[in-house]
Amino acid sequence: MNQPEDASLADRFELFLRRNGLKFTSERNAILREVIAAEGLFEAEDLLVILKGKGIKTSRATVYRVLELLCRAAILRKVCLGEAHIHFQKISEQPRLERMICLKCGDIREFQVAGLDQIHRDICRQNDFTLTDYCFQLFGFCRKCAGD
Amino acid sequence: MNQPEDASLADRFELFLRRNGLKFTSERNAILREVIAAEGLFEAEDLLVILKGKGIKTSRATVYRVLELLCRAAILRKVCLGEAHIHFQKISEQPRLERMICLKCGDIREFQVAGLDQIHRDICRQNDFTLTDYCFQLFGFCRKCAGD
DNA sequence: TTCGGTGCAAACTCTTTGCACGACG
DNA sequence: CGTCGTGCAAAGAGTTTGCACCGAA
Repeated sequence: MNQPEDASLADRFELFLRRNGLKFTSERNAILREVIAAEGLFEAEDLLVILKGKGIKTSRATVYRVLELLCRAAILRKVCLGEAHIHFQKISEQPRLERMICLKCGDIREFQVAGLDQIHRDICRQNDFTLTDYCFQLFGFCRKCAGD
Repeated sequence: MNQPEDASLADRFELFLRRNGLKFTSERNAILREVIAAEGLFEAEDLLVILKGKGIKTSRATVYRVLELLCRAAILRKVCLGEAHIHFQKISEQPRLERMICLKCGDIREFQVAGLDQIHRDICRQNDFTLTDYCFQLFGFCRKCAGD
């Protein structure tokens, strides 16, 4: 479960903090550790529950504050799934997966889109835009739910 | 400003209401009218302010309730712009535009993606998914803001 | 020693809901 | 007439913030 990229994420965070004159506290370390261990999507509350469950003392406020920092450090991405609250996801090196979300049962299925990068490059070049993140999601009905 | 599609939107809403045993009240009519007149993105609060400004008596609760109905009737789409609250947009027949959002100045620029429909079709066929809506957005920095 | 960080609780924003009254079909 | 719709105010969910104390650099 301990992948080579984990260390680089931790390094990236420390570097980010140092560059911005911020401190690497034990709370930030604990939250970073859980974020690295997280698979897929999670929300602030999930993280808080996990931390509490492990007996790590933190507050909701700190979790929100550190999640914001982790986004600024390009370690996490904010994900917007329809109308729900914000979800977070680790930004990893592996090929990125997009999502199709069933509006009826809420099922989320992931898929890869070949050539998406090229489309992005073209659009950004045409518009003089520097891409840092994107959102590609499909909404509709999965096989089970399509037949009402 | 009165386009041919406006009438069809109104018709679609009436049909939707009738089919679901719901009533076409004067409040729903007034909100529909403003929604049809709206250009681009707007939020619930915007709509409420416009209605109040025109001396139309409505409540926040009704606005939220009717916006939900208009989404179910496929007249509006919910749009999720990063971390903000929900925005709405009219679903029109004209070629759909996607958005690039500048994370620094908040500027939103629209563009059209050729071949996106085909990509959607392929993915949906492969996954047995019935598409009703999608999200394609780019986040980053516009020309002005890219140079920090 | 000095700022930045933390926890707590209260505040805030956006949205939803319970209820009694009003009105469309 | 029977529902469904409405307005109001209160409740809810998720998130942010003010403040006093704490701790990394």
